[in-house]
Amino acid sequence: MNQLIYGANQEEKIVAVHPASERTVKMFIRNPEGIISNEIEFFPFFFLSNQKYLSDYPKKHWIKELTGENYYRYLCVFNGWLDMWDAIRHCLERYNENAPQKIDSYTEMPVLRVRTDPVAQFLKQSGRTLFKGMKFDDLHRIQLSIKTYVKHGFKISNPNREEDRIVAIALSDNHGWEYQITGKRKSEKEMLLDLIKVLQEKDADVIEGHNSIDKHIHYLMTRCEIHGLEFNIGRDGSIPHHSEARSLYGERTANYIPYEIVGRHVIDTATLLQSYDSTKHELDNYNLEHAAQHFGISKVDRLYISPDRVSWYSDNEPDNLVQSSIDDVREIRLLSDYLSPDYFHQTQMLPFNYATVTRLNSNNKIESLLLREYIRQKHSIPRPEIGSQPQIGGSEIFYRGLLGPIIDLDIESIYPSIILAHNIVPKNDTLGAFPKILNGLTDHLSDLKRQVKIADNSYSNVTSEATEIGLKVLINSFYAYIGNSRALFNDYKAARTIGEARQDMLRQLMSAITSLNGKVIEIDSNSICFVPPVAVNTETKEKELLKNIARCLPSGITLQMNDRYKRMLSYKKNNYVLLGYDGKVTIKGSSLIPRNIERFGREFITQCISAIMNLNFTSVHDYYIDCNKAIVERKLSIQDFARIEILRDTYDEYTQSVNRGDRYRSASYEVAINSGMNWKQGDKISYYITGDDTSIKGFDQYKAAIDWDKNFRDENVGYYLKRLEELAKRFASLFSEKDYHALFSVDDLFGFSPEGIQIQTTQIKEEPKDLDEETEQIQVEPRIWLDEEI
DNA sequence: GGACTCCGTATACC
DNA sequence: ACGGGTATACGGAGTCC
Repeated sequence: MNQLIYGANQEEKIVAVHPASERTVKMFIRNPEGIISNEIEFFPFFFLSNQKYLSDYPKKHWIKELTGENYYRYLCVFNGWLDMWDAIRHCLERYNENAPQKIDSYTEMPVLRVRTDPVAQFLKQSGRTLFKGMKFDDLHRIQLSIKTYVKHGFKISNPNREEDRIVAIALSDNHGWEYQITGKRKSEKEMLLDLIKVLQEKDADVIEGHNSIDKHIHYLMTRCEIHGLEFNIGRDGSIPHHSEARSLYGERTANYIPYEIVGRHVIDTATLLQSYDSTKHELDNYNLEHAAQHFGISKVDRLYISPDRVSWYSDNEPDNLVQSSIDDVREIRLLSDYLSPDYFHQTQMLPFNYATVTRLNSNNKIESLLLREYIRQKHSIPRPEIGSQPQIGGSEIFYRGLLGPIIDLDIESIYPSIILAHNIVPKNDTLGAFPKILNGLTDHLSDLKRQVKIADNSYSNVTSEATEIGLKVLINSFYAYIGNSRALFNDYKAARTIGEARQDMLRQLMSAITSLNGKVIEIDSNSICFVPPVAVNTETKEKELLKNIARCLPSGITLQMNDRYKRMLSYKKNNYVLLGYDGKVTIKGSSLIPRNIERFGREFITQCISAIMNLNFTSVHDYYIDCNKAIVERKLSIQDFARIEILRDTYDEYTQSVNRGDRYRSASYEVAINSGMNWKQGDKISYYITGDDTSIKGFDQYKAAIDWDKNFRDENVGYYLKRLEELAKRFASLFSEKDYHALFSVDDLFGFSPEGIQIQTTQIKEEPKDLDEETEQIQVEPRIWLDEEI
């Protein structure tokens, strides 16, 4: 087993670790008889650049001088957690004695480096990790959903309000067990007693919920207190508590407060979903209904009850309320079945508790692996190099227009290949751990893929596709780590080397594509979109093509397809539309549909795009006519043409900064003031344009939407017609002038005919051709930039 | 008074 | 605690003609 990846300590079946006292942690270990707990001593520590900051520190401590020349040369070790905090304060005082600028917090103190998470410290210093020798299915996971009553007139249920209460609880687990506690006949106290009993008996390792599970635990705890009950569901009989690290963070307001339950883990599937989607960008929101539909795990005719409707269902249809909660936990389980194996798997490697791993970014994960190795070898660690990441190769667009079919090729994985091929080591990584860890992880990913292949391309109960994606994300982050200003082992020069090598590789890749008669449309930091040659017209042939392209590249680069599409409307950098083989139209970027657009405009553009993607020009023209008519004949409703903006500042903030000349007056605030609106920060204002001057002068022509009267319509028809023209202009670059005017005009004397109308493809930038030719061309004349318009 | 530019700010992408 | 840098758009004011 690779110790750099899994830690040096091979102890298996550790299910959870929690602080037990100032100087001990409790490990919960699964053995054939059940869970046993084990209290072990650990020593809080931090890194220090110079011993002098700890001079005269009265309590017992050890200072170990580390090998090597790196900045943090001393490992300071203490007898207990509070002693360590005392020492941190001691260092802070010492530091401030000579500091040009006094600082308040240890986090700003450059000479000291500490992670204030005792479990992470323990795991790092002992080389242990959780879940070794376990499969994902060995974890006993319970899903929990509660429904809460809201007093009439209020929107959010408040556990401290007398009238609010829990009215339904649903539970399930990964062994197929389901359980419901209804408030139909039971008092809330009886419900809670039942819940506590069940949770204790089931003795699960993980408690899962969707969306602010921590808030639910908080709710349950508060209600328990009110009823004089103890919510003692910890494996040691303790009640949930906030992590020590968090409470010491001070006033920083996090939007969630993670709860710790001793011996167990609290996992929020919405958090998992969010980080899953941070690379995929497939979901619009992270609520359970949307997620379940996205993954196709939603039951037909299943009833979703939003929090503000719970009271109604509780009063009128309590059985449906319970059924809905049961459906909730089923979906949470299925969602977790898919998303959690990734985190389970990473927890086997990383020196953190399971729940912590779900909240960490890639940088912290990578750094934890590096630090664990440096601690093991008792080697000094560097501080971050000052500077910023050199920027290399932004996005490029080569063609505008409608093109297809499309192959979307992953180019992120080029980074790790380059780091390994060039054996890039950050300059302060004296032990060379960085490439070794990266290598270990890529080997591990290959193993994983091999296993999946052997299992006939299906993911077993051990893993899921998300595991592979998660590991890939981590591997692809190694380049970002090197260029990160806060990374201890950062190295901008190395980052530049990698970036330049990647640019070379991309040039080779692009010329390989063009020399095989493909057409590169757009390239961004993550992917290349290109049209394969005509003969490549099936998925199998496309995959074959990728192999041929890879042959033109330096050894060992495998190309991976992100996705394939029927057509793509390339518009501007990072602004495009995709038509999938399932007919789904995806619009990306804010350039086609900008923010603040009126609803009629959004609908008009969306409809036009959809029609354009399907080459249905008659519909494009019809949409234009319809929209034009609706404006002229005053058929639109206020919601269609009103503009909505958020008032971010208070009245005083706005007027004062205008008076000071710090900012200009703006329509939204002027309307709010003129209409006598009494707003709070973050309130929305909806307004429209009145009068008959098509160009707006002053703020008199803005009017609040609530003052609009459908019997005395005064919206500015001329202005909104002009607005429609502006919106249509987005499509001007896609058509010839003649075609454009035929499509987007009402005066078609001879009737509209789609005959002959076509979308123009414009080359915006020259594609890289064969490498040798290209270098010659550059020597003869500089790269030609074609004008965007014809 | 239209067309243009400049600038601040907001948002979405990767 | 942690996604930050970049591309794009819009509104308002100033400037030119």
